[in-house]
Amino acid sequence: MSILSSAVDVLRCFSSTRHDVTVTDLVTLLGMPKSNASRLLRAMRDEGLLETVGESKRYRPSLLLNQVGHLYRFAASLIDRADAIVGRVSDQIGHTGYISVRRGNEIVGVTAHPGRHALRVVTSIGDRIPAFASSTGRALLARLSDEEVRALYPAGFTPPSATAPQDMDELLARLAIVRRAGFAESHDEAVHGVRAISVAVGDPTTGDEVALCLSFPAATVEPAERLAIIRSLGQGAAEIAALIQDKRFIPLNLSIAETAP
Amino acid sequence: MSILSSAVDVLRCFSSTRHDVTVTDLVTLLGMPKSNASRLLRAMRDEGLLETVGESKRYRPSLLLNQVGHLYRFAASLIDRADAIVGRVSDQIGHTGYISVRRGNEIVGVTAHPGRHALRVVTSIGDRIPAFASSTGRALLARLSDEEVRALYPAGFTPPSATAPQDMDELLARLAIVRRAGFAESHDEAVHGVRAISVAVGDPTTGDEVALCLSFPAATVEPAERLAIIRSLGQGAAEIAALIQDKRFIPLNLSIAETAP
DNA sequence: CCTTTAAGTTCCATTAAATGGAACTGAAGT
DNA sequence: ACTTCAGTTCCATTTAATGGAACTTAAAGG
Repeated sequence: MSILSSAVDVLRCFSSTRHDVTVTDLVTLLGMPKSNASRLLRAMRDEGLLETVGESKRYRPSLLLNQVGHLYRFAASLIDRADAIVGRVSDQIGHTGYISVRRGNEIVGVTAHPGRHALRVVTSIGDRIPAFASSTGRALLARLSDEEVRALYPAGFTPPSATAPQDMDELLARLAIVRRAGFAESHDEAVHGVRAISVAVGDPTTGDEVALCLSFPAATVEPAERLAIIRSLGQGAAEIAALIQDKRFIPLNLSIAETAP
Repeated sequence: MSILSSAVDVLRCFSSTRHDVTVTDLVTLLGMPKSNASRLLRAMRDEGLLETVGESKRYRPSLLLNQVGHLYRFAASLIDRADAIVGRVSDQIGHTGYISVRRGNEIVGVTAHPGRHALRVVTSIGDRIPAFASSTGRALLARLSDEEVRALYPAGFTPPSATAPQDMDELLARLAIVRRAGFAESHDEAVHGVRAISVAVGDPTTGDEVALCLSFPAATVEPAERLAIIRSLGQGAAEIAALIQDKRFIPLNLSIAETAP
C-alpha cells in the first residue's frame, strides 16, 4: 500500500469528536505498527499536512488543509451559490439553514447558517446521515430514477423512526411526491420535534448536486411561515438552476405544498 | 522524494485563483514528468484527496479535505473562540472583522465576517500578507522580543507603502507602542483608504497565537466609533486571555488609544 | 527515590512502491 | 486525413515504505 493511502486514513480519523490524534490512536484505530504510525505522523507534519499541538505529541490538521479545504466551496461553485441562497433565506426567516451533498446513500452537511431563535436546530458540518431518512436526502434522491435509488440500497434499509420511510416502496412513493412538489419535507425523522424542508439543484457541467435545506422546531412554525420557507428556497434554487441550466431541476408546485400538512 | 511530498505540492498549487488543476498544470507548475503527474492525480483521487470535476480531466480538492480543513478551527480552539468574539464585534459595529495567524513573517487570514455597510472591506481567506505591514501582523509580532523580530527579517524588508514601517528601527518603535497600547493600528498600508485595528492573544498550552482584527474605510469612522472598536476588541481578547491564562497578553491602555490619531 | 509500565522513536534487512523516459492512445483543430 | 497537444501506460531502475525488535523517554506506583 502507498503511504498516500495511509495518510488519507489518518485524515479520516479526524472528526467532530476527534480533533487531534497521537501515535497510539493510530495504532488502535488503524491497526498499524507503531513504528509506522510514528514515522507517518512525523512525515505528514514535515510535509505540512499536520501540525503538532504545542509541545505535545498530539497532531491536528494543518492550516494548509484548512485553506485547501476552504477552496472546495469555490471549486464546487454550485456550493457557493447555494450557500448564498440558504444564507439569505436563513437570515430572512431566522431558522437554521444548511446545504448538503450526497455521497452514495449518505448525506454530508457542507455549510450551515445557525438560526437566530433561542430554540434553533444545530447542525454539524461533516456528519453523515442516511439519505433516505432526511429531507435533504430525499430531495437529492428524487433527482435519480427509481432504479438508481434501488441500486443504492441493495440490502434495503432500517428506518430510524416511525415517520421515516419504512421500506423501499414507501421511499419511492415519497420520492414521487417530491418530484411533483419540487421540495422534500421531513418531520421527526432524525431528531424529534424538528421539521425540515429541502430543495435540490445540480450543475450539469460538473455533475455536482446539492440540497438547500431549512430546519426548524415543528412547534414554532405556522403554516404560513412554512409556505414562505418553501417559496423562498424554491425560488432561490430556481435562480441557480436557471443560471447553470440544470435541466433536471424540479420547479416548485405550490398547490401541493398548500394541501400537504 | 516521498509521494507524500508530491501530493502536498499538488495541494499547494490550489489557491483562490486556481480552484482546479490538470496534468499539464502540474508539469508546468512543479516541473514533474507528466507520467508522474498523471498517476499522482489519479492516485490522489482514488484515495479521496481530490475529486474530478464532472467528466473532465480537471481535479479539485475533495469533500474530505473540506471536512478535515473545517476541523482546524476546532482543533485550534483558540481560533474558534477568537472567531466568536470578532463575529460579535463585527455584528455590533457593522464593519468587516477577521482573525489571522502568523506563519513566519507572513500573516494568513483564517476566518472572516463581512461587514454590513455598502462600503466594506473584503478580505480573502488564505491569502498571505507581510506581517510587518499590517495591524494584525504587528499585533502578533509585538508578542515577540525585538531579537525574535529581527531574526524573522534577516535581509530586512521592503515597505509596500509610505505609512508602513520603512525599516527595522521604525518597525521596532511601532511594536513598542503596540506593547504599551495593547492594540495595533494600520492606515493606508495594504489598501488605500482602509484602516484596521488588531489585538493578539495566545494559548500557552498549544502555542497558538491569533490576531483579532476589525477593518473599515478610514473616511466613515468617527473617533468615537474607533474607540468603541478598540474597546470591544480589547475586552473580547481579554476575556479569552483570562480564560486560557495567556500570560503574555497585553491589556488595553485606553489613554494611549485616545491620544493617538 | 527507585521501579514499573506505557508511549514514542530509531534501526535494519526485506519488500514494495515511485520514478522517468519512451511508446502509445485519444481528442481537437486544420 | 493529417497534425498537434494532452493524457495514459509500460518497463527496468531506483528509491522509499514496512514491521519486528531494540532502544529512549515520560508518566504512574510503591
